[in-house]
Amino acid sequence: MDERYDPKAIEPRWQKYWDESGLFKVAEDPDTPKYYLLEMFPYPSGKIHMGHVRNYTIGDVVGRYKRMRGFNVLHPMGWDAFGMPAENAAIQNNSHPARWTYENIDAMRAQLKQMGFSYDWDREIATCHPRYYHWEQWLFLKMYEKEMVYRKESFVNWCKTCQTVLANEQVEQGACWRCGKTVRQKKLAQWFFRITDYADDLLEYCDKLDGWPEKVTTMQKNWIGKSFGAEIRFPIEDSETRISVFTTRQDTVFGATFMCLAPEHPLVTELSQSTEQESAVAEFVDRMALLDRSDRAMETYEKEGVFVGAYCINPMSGRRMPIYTANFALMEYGTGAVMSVPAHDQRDFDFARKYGLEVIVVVRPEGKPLDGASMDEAYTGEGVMLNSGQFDGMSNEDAKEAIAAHMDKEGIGKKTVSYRLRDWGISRQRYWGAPIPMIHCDRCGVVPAPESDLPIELPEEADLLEGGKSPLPTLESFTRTTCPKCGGAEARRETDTMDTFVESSWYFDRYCSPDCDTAMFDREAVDYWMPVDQYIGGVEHAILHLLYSRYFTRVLHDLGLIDCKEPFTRLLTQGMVCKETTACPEHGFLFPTQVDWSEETPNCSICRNAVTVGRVEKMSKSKRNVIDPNTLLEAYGADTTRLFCLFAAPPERDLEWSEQGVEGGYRFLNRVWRLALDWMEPIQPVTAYSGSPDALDGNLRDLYRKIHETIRRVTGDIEDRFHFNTAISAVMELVNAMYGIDRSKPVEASTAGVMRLGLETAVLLLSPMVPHFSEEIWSTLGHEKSVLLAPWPEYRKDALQKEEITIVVQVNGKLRSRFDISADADDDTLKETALADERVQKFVAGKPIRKIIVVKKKLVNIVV
RNA sequence: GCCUGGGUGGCGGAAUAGGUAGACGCAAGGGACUUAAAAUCCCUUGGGGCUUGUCCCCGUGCGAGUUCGAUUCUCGCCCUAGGCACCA
Repeated sequence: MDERYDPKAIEPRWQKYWDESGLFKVAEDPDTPKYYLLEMFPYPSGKIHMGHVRNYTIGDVVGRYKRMRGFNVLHPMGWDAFGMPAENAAIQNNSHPARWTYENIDAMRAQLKQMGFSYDWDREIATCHPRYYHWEQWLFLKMYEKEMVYRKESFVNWCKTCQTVLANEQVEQGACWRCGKTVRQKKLAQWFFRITDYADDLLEYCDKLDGWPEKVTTMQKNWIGKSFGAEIRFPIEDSETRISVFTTRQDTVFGATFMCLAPEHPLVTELSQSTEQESAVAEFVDRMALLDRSDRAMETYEKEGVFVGAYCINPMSGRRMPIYTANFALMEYGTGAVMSVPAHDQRDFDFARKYGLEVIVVVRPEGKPLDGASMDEAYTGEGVMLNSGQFDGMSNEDAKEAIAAHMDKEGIGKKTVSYRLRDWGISRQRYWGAPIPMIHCDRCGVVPAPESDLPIELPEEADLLEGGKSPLPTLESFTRTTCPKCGGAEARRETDTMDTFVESSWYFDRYCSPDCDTAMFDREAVDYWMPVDQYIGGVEHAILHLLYSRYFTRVLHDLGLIDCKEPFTRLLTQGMVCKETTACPEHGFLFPTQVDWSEETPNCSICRNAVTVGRVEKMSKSKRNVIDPNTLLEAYGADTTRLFCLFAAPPERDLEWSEQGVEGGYRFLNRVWRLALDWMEPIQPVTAYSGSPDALDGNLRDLYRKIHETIRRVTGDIEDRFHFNTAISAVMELVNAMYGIDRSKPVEASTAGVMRLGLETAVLLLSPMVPHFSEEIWSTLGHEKSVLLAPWPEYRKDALQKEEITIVVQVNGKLRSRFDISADADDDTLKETALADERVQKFVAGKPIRKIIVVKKKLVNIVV
């Protein structure tokens, strides 16, 4: 231990020690309780950012803490390595995505090591490696066998910029989640995973995930979007065909006066054929297909439609209903057809008024009349049925049941449910992904590749094309194969690759046995480690990745490959790392270095205009408010960087960047360092005091209590809540208390013993958060083994006890006085002492005492 | 519109089963050390009032309520962040 705290000198040394001693390498051990700790693995973009630093620091504290508590901790790290940035960068640099990716991985691994994270690096995986995606392809074949995956021609979300299909989950407000450009509909043959088969199960278990933030489970529930209603079939006039609709308001079926079909609905063209509406319909359908998805999705978007030239019959009322195709009917939801009840649905109402369609009221609010001709908005509330034949007079809630039962009996319709969740389209027309192991044969159609061909490797020699178009379809060495079924000469490999979210849906299983080359994973290993006990990552994955992973775990479970059904027992979603933005009216967002802060009003160093200091926002390149963790590492070292992330805010909240905050953390570590140096000489020969508190007195007794109180607080903060900020502040208090012990006098043995205990305790409690720093002091204190191998400290109950405690006195609930009294004084003594207090007397004097409330060891409240 | 969080000093944030609001840190101010600065150490710091006291009044987004007592529980509002959204 040097005179000066120098992170640059000590950090590499301990990192080397951890590496060489293999402290973080783990194996299955049935005799030790396991703890599988996982943070969301990064995309190898090139260098780590503050979000990673925060995420992995939180995880590392938990991992080191659990290890000290005696758990067998699995804490792996790897790379979500397929994806488009690699392709784009490769095109730009005239390089190859694989090279770019592996170089980035090397750079980022080095950075993570510099942070001192406790990973078992032997288990590192990269999803772009054939050894990994081999088993993804294998699983695809298993799923194909069980009909969990299928191919279908359908309208898909197409991003022109990225030249690929997007899943519904990847479309945000009508735009591509990655590039932000408008997404259009395109008809393509795609591979789908039947996630909707699991909709109910995924939904049901949302309420059983006690260790998940409610926020996330509600988001998933909303995404699955289960609605209860009925399916009703409307016969088409002069036809055998019937139109099926889904509705949640079957009670209003008598009020249905027209029908709306989505423009993509197959019946639209069929029904309009050779009617005088044909051309008008065709024109409308074409126009809709070209529209931006975002525009069409706007609620405020003008409702419009075209009569298709045919009618259907309301099976309940017998009414003849014109059939329209309308822009507000969505092919993706329900059956793509809407029975329109203008009196009780606002959209239908708007549409009916626009095209002069009839409005019939069938539910009336209690005690009020309602007239279809004169009403100016739809009535969507509850009420009494009318104009509904035998159901008149019922409450509409009762009618929902009654009408559904009636329709069921008559074969008109039945109760059913509908989901918002769609099947997961996984085909991507990109190069840098796992090839889908299927073969197209002219004779046999689509045929699965034989298992013995796996892995179907991505050809490395491919030249990437400008614009991002996949080179695979033109690469004959890849596409040409023979049909495994008929053996014919001509067959082509599928050239689509899988969505990268497929890789991240099972990587946590692979970590259990990353080197297994005979199966996806070793059964024993996966059964020992899974499920993940604690998962940590950003909320931005609340739906996408977390829902897919839950789905995949169910698939693996149902294929008999794994025991558990839910992958993540506890989930922590950490907040974002934010910083204020600065913008110049002329030059837009500025880097902090482009701002001259020395003047009274900060100004732009380019044009001297005053800059506006904007809102605190998530660090992002476009806002130019990012702090590179490297600069922190350079200036302060890993421990200060970690400490800042932990101290500035509790993990689930957003963290605001503060230069002074970092400085403060560094100052604290220096303070502890100096304390240790100052006392090292007297405490080195003694052992930590472990006797009874009764043998101590005065300051020493107080410090002894403080030490044990700190153990209690820190342990509770970490164990129950992951509130590292309060854990750190508790240790700060302890350190402050130790500074209160006089060092100038010759040090007595008892003082040295308690000081040693205090110092060792502070170091142990801090060790998960600032590991290098702690190891350094710990070893100087004479310990030969790593601080990680020391058991987590336990507090003594008898040390916490106080002989004298402070009792607060309130009069009518207001604080008026306080006094110190023996801790075991009884209620009557407390009352008497409180009443005798002269400050209390001022407020009580002369007034009748109504009641006295005594709270043990805390307060006395006198009510007058 | 619907669903989730969150509103506490100049700032980040404490208050774990309704019981001393503002722990800890930052910033600010004062002092000590120093020729000086940095670093360090000590003190003050929610607002207001005066009779400077272990004083009084106000204070946790706003308005009610429950309670001896509410940052904490209930109801109604306002603001804010995030998610979903023409979902039939």
